[in-house]
Amino acid sequence: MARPKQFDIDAAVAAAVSVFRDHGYEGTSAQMLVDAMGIGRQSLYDTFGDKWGIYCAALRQYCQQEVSAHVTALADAPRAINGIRAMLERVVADAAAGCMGIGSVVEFGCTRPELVRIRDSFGAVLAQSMTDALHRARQQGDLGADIAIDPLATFLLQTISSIRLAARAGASADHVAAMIPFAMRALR
Amino acid sequence: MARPKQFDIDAAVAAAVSVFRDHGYEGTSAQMLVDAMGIGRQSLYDTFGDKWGIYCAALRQYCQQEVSAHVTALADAPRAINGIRAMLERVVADAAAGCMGIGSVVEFGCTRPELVRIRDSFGAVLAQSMTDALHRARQQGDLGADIAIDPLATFLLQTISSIRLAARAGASADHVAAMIPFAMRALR
DNA sequence: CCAATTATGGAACGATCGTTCAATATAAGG
DNA sequence: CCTTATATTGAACGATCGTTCCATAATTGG
Repeated sequence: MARPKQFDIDAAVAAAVSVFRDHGYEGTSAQMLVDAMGIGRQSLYDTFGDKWGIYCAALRQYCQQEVSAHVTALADAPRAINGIRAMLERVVADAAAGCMGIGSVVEFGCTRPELVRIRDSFGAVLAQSMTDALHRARQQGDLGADIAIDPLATFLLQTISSIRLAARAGASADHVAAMIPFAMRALR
Repeated sequence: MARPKQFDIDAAVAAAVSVFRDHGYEGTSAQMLVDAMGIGRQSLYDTFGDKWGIYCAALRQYCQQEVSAHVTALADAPRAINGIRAMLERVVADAAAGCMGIGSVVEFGCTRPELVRIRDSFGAVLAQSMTDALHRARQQGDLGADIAIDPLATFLLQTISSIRLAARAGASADHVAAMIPFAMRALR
């Protein structure tokens, strides 16, 4: 019935992600998004409504990809404890780029229900995957008997944020990698 | 020779801090600062130069007070391990408000030398205070013999950021307080 | 081929951005 | 008291903000 879109929405959102993770929401202008996404301003507003809509779409895509990568690392290792370590090592490996999840938390806190909903839904998936891994670790004899799984899962996931924050603050890869043994020590 | 300032600069900067820690740099307008600081726009620009000057002054005051509070907690306890715990508990206690240090890291990374200089100089003081505490802990028999002090100091200081980030993301005080035992476990 | 519908690109909107100008008020030194 | 210098106040600056209007191009169903 009508002309189809000439651009790939996912690719455009991916471009928006790379801008937002570097400059945050307020630090990103509509012009920056137009330039980065390579589409016309009107197409942008027709597709996403407004700048906030682009931000939410970007956060969704970012969380989706990030959680998926974490879950893969956690689930792929036969030995769960190795999966956890692999997850943390991956975070160290690409900690150079800013994290949009942390960015949205720092910039908006819990003041925007829409953001809270996005973060919490993906966070629940990730937390479930982590507790699964810890249960497997327990079965495999890699988890101290006196350690509660839920708080430990929280602690390990927060370590991800820790690593990314340190890297954003200028810490070298070696420096942040040195945090992994301390996190892993919490399992013993 | 001339008319003295009618406002307290430190108090004005403190007001700026409370705005910046909630809204970040880009999310804060000059009008918001005028309203919060309770001084005229021109006085503001005469005193601080521009918005960036206010931000730097605010970050300096914030880091100063925050580091001072941490160092006090660390140094006051006769048993160093208790000082470390006290430091973390204080962070949990007022984690509701945003952290301007984290805010500046997330918003600007290492792209602004002036910010890096401020953060690093205060960070060095804090790190020194923490390594001192760990040396005392070792003397007092509270630190595992096989643990290197420098990486552990880094890890414990990053735990502060972890706690604040989790709180900003909506975690309850109980929830974040549950992280403290895991951090303290790293000493054993 | 025509009609209908949507995408696209450019110009422009009012609002707000950070910043400055000009005028007045207020203080201290001679 | 008078001069000088700074603080204060309010209006205004050009630039950029996010957003929309408008005209045109392009594509599909009938």
